Amino acid sequence: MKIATWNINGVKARLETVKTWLKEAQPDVACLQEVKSMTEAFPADVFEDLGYNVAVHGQKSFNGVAIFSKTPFDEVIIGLPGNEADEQARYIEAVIPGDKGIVRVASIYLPNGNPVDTEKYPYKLEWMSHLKAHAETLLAYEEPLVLAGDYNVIPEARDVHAPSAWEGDALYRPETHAAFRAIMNLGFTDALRAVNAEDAQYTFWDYQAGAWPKNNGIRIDHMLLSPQAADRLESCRVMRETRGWEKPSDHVPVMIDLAV
DNA sequence: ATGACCTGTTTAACAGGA
Repeated sequence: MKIATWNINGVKARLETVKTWLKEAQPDVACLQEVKSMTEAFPADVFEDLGYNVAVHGQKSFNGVAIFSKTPFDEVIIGLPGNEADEQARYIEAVIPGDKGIVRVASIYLPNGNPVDTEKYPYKLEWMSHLKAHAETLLAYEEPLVLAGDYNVIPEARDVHAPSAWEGDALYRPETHAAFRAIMNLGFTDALRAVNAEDAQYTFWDYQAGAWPKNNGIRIDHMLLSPQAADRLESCRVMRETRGWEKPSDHVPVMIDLAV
């Protein structure tokens, strides 16, 4: 089963780009972030026409996450359990049947956290703490589990073009790294790093200042695998070529193949 | 060149992103 994650930066602006990608890459499951659409306004029919079942957790203007699946969902959970007071649409989870059993998949849009001297940074750390608590619950199910999304976390120096330029940034601060490691240390595998140890495996390039032609990127889109998913991992690829397409998102998809 | 963008919104400048 091919499972992908992609921050599309607006479903309306990216309609043709996402359709092209779905037709070419043929993911069985696609986790999208920053759809920037209310649930009711989401163009689900466009993707249903391509053979997908569509689950959306949207809001007006900003944020918003979705999961597409070729197979009907067994279950959909809207919002991060245990964080019901959160007004921002940043989490959706679904259980999807595969050939050999189910897989549980979440589409996550973790807060950016900048500027760090505002309430945005504690909000990010608090959100990560809620995610950790829920991840711990899910790991106890001992299922193939994929926590996919835009984490807004640069894990290591090899994941950023100019580490010194990111010191103090919410994506790269020690507190951010500590919170991310606390989640990883529950027992997750970073799918990309399970198959590729090279540096510069970027998933985001700013639209500004020629970041893409200069390859000034960062790796912030991740697929975290439970042990039962990691044991079934067959491949993981960053779909870098999509950043060169017409009307690109500033992020590119990451796609895994799981034997489920 | 210390330059350079993109999206959504109460369609004219903002806010937000990373």
